[in-house]
Amino acid sequence: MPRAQPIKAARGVRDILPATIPLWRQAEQGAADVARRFGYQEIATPIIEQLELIQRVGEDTDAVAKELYRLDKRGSQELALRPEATAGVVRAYFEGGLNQGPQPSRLYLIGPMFRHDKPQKGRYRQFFQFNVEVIGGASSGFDAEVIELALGWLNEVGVQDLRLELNSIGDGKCRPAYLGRLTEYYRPLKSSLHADSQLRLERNPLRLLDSKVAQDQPFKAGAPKITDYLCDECAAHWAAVRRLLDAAGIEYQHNPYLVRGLDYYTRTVFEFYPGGASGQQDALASGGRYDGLAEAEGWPSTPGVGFAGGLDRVVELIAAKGDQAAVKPAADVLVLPDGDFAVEAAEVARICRSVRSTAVDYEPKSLAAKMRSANKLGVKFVVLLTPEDAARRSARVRDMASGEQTELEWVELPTRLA
RNA sequence: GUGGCUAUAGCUCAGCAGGCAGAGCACCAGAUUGUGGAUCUGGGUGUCGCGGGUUCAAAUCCCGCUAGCCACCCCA
Repeated sequence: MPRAQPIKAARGVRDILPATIPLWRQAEQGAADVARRFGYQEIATPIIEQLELIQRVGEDTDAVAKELYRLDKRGSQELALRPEATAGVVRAYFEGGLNQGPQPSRLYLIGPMFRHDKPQKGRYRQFFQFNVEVIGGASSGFDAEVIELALGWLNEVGVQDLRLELNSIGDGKCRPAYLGRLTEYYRPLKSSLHADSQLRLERNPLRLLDSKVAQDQPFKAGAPKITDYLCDECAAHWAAVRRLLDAAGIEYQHNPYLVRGLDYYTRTVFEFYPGGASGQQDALASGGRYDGLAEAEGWPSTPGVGFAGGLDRVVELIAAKGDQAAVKPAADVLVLPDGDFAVEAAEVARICRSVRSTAVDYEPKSLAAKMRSANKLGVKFVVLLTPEDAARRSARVRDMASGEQTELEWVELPTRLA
């Protein structure tokens, strides 16, 4: 009989094992702490949404067009796993009546997102994001605030060496004219562009700017920059955001090629990268303003700005720095019955648990073997039970650090172990 | 989605001009006189990722598949 293949994890997803849980806690706690410090409230939305919501807000993105996890249709609704959080948060903002409360709503969310991408380091099919959204606020102050919050989070969790890239992509008033100029510039060069970029020229010229294909690079420098074509309102907003960042002492680089491919994105866009790295899948956080999103979802036009931070990548950075917290033992106390009396051992453990975390070694191994594993577990105390001890409701407590061993009554255990 | 590299014990890996499956660590048992750490002794715990092919003979050569890593694309 051939043995069956063991069933492994699905492709591109991974387990977070006990040893790395502290790192995740650190990243999540840091996120929650900083968000609360800025006056943001936590929100949790479902990881499934109606397909239409997701498609409305991302039709032209790879995340939706190619990488979406669509669920089998059950009943009348078509559903999909969320590839990002903002669409759902904006939906919840209206459905939950947050639009009726004081404006803006400052919200944060921590949770898993799903994209059917090709797995690689720092890129997983289920990955975790820290999302921050300000909904119902149009002022430039909010743009600067979420940038400061993102930076605060990264610093809080120990990521110091960062590069912040910033740009403005205008709005529905000024962007069309700019796109016209951009297309005019690229049209004569079309045959020299990469095939994908030729397609972009027709469908989404803005994306020509963030093409990373080597073939397209020479033409970027001569391309018109959108920040030179902003309308008065967008120009004022752009200047205000930069002024606020300067005043906050936050350094940034203006990257005129930083864009978002979707129409509902407006004005501010930004991305945080780790300082030294030059890789491609290493954006730690990215965000921007999305004044057209609510409307795209069919709700009243409402401004918003926010960012998404990558927990997986931040955790990897923390881990790489190597300042790993000592792995805490699972239990402080281990009860070792020297013989077959699980009932008494369990009762002793119950008593010990009133003061310390306690586990029991029920396996029929030699006492030496049990002591070995007690040592490996790193427990502080071992409570030894011989058959005679069990009969007279006494036990021997051994302090593993000093090797000191004392015999006492079960009722005295809490005092001795406390 | 495209290309390259990789897959042998629990872990890290060696073995590859085809000829009995190995090391270190880990693990298990024992000794050190009743119960751990240090030391010593003994133990291999394996469908060589999966499926086919070539061959007297395949971990080793060929093909396919799957998974991981790296780069591209893209993104957190």
